[in-house]
Amino acid sequence: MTKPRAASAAALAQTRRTLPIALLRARETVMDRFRPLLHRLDITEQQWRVLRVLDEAEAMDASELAQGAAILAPSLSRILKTLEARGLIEVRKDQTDGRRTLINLSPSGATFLAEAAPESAKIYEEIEALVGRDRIETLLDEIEALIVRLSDQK
Amino acid sequence: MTKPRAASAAALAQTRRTLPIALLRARETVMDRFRPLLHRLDITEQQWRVLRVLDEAEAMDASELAQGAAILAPSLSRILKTLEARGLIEVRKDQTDGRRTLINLSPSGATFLAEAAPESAKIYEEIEALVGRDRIETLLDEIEALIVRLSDQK
DNA sequence: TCCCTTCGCTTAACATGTTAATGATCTAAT
DNA sequence: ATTAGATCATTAACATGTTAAGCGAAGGGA
Repeated sequence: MTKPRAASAAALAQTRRTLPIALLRARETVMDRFRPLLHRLDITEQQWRVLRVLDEAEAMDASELAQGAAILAPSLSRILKTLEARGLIEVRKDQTDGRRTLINLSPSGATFLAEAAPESAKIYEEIEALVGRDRIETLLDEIEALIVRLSDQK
Repeated sequence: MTKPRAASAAALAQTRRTLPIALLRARETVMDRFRPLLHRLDITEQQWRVLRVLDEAEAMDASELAQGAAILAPSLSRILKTLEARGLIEVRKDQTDGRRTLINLSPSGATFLAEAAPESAKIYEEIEALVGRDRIETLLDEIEALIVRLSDQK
């Protein structure tokens, strides 16, 4: 990353103070800390989210999983194929409702997560140390309030 | 096949109380308000960011533009081709430094932005009305502080 | 000048984001 | 039981995200 030049300093000041770009930059900054780990694990950020959400539940259908991992259905369809081919998850049809797909973590997937969890936790602790836990909590509260107020009751 | 533990409810809540996902959800919630406009303009969110950054400067090279619009260089290369083919921007070589590409908004692009600006501003005002300007300012301040503390200045 | 390095940008390859359309299944009303 | 409508998931098509590699141009010594 090069330093912003004098010519663009004013321009950056304007666009940076908008919610979409600010939120995007913040996310990128945080994810930069996790990227080395994810790269070593040979897994994408989205695949990682899917596994973590699955670890918190018995079994979920694709809609719940998409909601929980903040991934759109078409993307999830592709991700599930990848993770199933890798043996990290198990996919089956719901016997009660033929439309639904039920997904759960495989034993191999659980092991994968268990082995990576300490490193992941350590990274998050580093972030907390740098930013401050109270500041993070405040930020999360503000974000939650934002989402609540903007969620469509249109 | 996970054991039903009493902490499962707390664990479920924990995933949502995480910076990467919270920031992602917040961004999606905000962008949902802009998406109808962008769709009517037949332009993507990233192309829109590029045009807006260009509107704030005389002319920029690709690196500055990528930094300003929070878009990676490879994506920007593709976007510039699209916008140039559409006549919204002008691209030329830097005579001083043959490596650099200089980009500026075309008259057509300026008109395009000028016509869309009122609607865009209106949407942002609606967001401010729903969330509260002071709350947005607080959020932007918190985000800026987060980015500053996490940016590794090595 | 030559050589080596760095820089700026582009290409390549694959994964995901996004919208629309499709297919299959369930639900409810007739 | 039949059918229209809704629901769940997938596929398609194109744009972008992400990392790595490639290419021409500029800069800095020896």
